[in-house]
Amino acid sequence: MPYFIDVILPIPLDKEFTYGINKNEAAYLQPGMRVAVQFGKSKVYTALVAKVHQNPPLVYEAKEIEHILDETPIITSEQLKLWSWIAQYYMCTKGEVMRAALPSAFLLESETIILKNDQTVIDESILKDDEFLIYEALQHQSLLRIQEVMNIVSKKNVLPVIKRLIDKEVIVVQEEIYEQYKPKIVRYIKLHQDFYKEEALRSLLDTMTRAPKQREVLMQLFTLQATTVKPIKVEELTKQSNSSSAVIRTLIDKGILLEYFVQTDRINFEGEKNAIKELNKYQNKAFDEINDSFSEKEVCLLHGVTSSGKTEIYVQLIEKTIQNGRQVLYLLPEIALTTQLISRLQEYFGEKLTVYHSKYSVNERVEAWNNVKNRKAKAQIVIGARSAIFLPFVDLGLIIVDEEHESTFKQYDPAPRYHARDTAIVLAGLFSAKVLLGSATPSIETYYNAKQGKYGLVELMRRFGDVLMPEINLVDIKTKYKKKQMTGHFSDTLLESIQDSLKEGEQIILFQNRRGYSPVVECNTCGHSPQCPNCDVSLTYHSFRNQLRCHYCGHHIAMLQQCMACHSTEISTKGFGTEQIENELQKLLPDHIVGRMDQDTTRGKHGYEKIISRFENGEIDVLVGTQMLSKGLDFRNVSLVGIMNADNLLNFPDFRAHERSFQLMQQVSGRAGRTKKQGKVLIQTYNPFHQILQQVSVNDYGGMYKDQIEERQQYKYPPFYRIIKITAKHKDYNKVNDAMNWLAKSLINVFKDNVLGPEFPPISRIRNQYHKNVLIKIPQGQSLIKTKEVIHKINNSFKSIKEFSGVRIIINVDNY
DNA sequence: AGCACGCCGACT
DNA sequence: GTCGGCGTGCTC
Repeated sequence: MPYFIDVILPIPLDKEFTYGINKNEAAYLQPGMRVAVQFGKSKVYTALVAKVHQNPPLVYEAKEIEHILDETPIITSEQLKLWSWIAQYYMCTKGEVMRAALPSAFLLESETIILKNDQTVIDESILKDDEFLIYEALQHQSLLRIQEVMNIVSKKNVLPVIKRLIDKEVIVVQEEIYEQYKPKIVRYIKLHQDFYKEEALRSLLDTMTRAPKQREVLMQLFTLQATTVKPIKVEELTKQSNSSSAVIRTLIDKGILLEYFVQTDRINFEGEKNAIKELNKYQNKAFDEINDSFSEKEVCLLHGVTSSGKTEIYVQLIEKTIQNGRQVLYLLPEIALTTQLISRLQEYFGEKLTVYHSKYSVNERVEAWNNVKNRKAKAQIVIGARSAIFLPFVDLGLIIVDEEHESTFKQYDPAPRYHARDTAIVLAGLFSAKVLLGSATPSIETYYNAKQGKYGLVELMRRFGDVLMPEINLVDIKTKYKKKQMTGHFSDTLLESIQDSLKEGEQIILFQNRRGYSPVVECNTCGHSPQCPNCDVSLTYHSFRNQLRCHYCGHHIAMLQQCMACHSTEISTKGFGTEQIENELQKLLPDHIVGRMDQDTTRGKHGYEKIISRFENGEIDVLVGTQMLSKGLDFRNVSLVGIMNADNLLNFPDFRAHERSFQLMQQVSGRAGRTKKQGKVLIQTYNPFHQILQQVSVNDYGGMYKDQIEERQQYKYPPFYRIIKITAKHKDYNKVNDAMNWLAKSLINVFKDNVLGPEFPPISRIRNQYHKNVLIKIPQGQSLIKTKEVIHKINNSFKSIKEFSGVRIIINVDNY
């Protein structure tokens, strides 16, 4: 009886595919191993075995697999379960989950290579120009890649040319598969054992009087050996002796030195370790309460105000877990923004900590993956952004989700559109592990779950070292403008406070949630303002490059000298961003350094760290920035935080806008006064009586929660209703409109009033694609699985309608 | 997703 | 008349 496997392919197809295998392979293969399979006419993919069985497919002939890629499964059964849950819950395919979960080095893909056909003699006269170019190139090199062919004939569609050449038997093509992971090999050096004896060595050195360079290298090698017991890297020796690798090469060739190779890990911690800090009495109480809560509940929320020392509590919990020999996952919203926290944790846990995130090289990620899977000591604690939930944990004991409220935990694009916090809770369930959610401003959903008793709730309302919470004041800029007390975008109150702080030698943070110089440029004569040609937005003026840029598609043009419509030269700007604030303030404070931190200034690998360390070292007095400022930064010397304009946060058209504004302002405020002196926060607004601002100013999380939860209940939003957003996308406005109207109609048929829309979003076109949305609300008690089944069914009938073909449908479960 | 097949406009 | 645009359909 023949054997088969069902495999997952890393493509968005909602099916598993069946391939044939032989008896030996069947005995060898297990779920979680990779195999290479041919899929379609020519492409070879990495597929993951989901099931080994003996049920032949009924309606088609299964292809045989190409070959087996692993000796043992690289995916654990828990991971496969998690993948299934994600695919089911977030309504995507397992292939999409696979693509997101596996380090790209595991996903080898085939590449077409072009070879000369040695079997035939070619009559060059039958070749056309472009064909001849390729033919000629193959006379010089043995093989060509598609990319190279594109360069040779200088066009992108090269497949027809290649096809013609195959027909003329000039070339043949092959699919080349390659493993991307390369172990890191380090080259070491030592003296050849022949010269271990003193006299042999001496006579050797005597013969070398005519080769002073080589002699010098040897002497340096001895010095190095004397100072360290560790083996000596070639790299080290070259550097120490200031010689070239050629000299060392000669010594090796002469048999005086011996080289050898060792495979090493890329991830290594080298640094000092510190003892774990003792907790104060409030932290200790919280720590005990968390442990109590863990004895009955899987999840616990630690609600601790900014600077209350949550990290130390995490550290204690981590220590406890690893002492029991279990693994810990520490999730952070964005790894790049939290270098400070990572180095603190490294000081405590040193080599037991692995950092995992998307900016690591593919090789580093494979190593981290293998270390976690093999339960290596160095991967007992993994700290990472959302994708770290996909690591192959073996015995997970604890997951910490820090800054639990952060919306970056939700992946927006591409699928799987998962929420790492919620997925982490499912992951923990697979291991009976505990989850600690930590935040100074918990999300409404989480706080609700805690209040309902679904999660444990531990509160820590005192700042570490009894530092006072900052004093928060609202500045009414409407009256300030009337009374002419504004200088540019600064109220007199804010400016005076800035001056005071600077006099004291303290630092200041200014928050403006918009980058660039000004978001709109307008002609004074005709009112025309330049728009992005690809998106439905005005172009933002960036004075630094003197450009107009689109923040959605990156389109940019030089700043206009005159209006495009009426050629008037009187052009003004409307609204303001970080760049303008920076410029204005620098002019007002010529003796101080004003810095800026936003996407534009933190480009490059270390751009972010550079600005942070410049600020930390006091090279910058005032730091102007966007959202980025709110994320876990810990500056000792900041006494004043200014929020330039609170209103554009609050007026965002989203049911979470108020919650988010509260969180953001609270988090930014938390940057002030982290030492003994009480910090000060000034919030400029046109509407100082806004409920949220009032609540921010008195630090009233409870009040905010109470208001928001009432609104959510009244308007049927989470946590009372679950939501699924469906978006249709296409370059043709009418097509999207018709398609989405059809889809919405079918949905309304089933879900009635619980369908919101269809509606064009405020920015209805991005990158030349029109969008139209509907929102489905799912009341408590309505089966999620059945609801999703219905949506799938409607989506399938939608797909079979010819006139809507090409319209992309995006389903976003628990849309954020 | 890729990739092949097939049908229509704009160029030698 | 051909080249190449992308709409359509299928992949074990």
